[in-house]
Amino acid sequence: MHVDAAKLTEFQKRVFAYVSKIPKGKVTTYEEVARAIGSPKAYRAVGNALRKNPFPGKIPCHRVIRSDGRAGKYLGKDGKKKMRMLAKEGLEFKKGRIRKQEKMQQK
DNA sequence: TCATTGGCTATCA
DNA sequence: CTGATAGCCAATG
Repeated sequence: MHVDAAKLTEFQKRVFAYVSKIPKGKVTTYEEVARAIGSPKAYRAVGNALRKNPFPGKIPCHRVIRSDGRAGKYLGKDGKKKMRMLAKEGLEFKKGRIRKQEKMQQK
C-alpha cells in the first residue's frame, strides 16, 4: 500500500493490511489482529476499523471472527452470511460456532 | 446459554 | 468529555 486511496489512520492501515493478507480457508480473530499490529488490547478498535471498511470486497472481514468461535457481526447484522462464506472456504462449524483448528471446541 | 458489570482501545458525532 | 460501536476477559446469577 504505497498509495493513499482514503484517509485512514495508522491503526486502520495496519488492520486492513493484516486482514487483507489472510489466506483463504483460514480465519483470524480480532484479538489476534490487534496483537499483530502492535496493540493487543485494541481488539475493539480493530472491529471498529473493519466496520468502516474503506475497501469493500478487498478486505475479507468475514475471515475475522471472535475468540469465542462465533462470527461476530457482518454488515451491521449477525454473522449469518459470514459463516456461510467461511463454510464455503473450508471452515467447519458447530451450531453457530466456528471450529478453529488451533483451538479445541468448547463443549 | 444468556445477561450484566467493569476495564481497555481507536475512531466518530 | 460523552456515548456508541463488528470485541475480549473475568466474575456473577
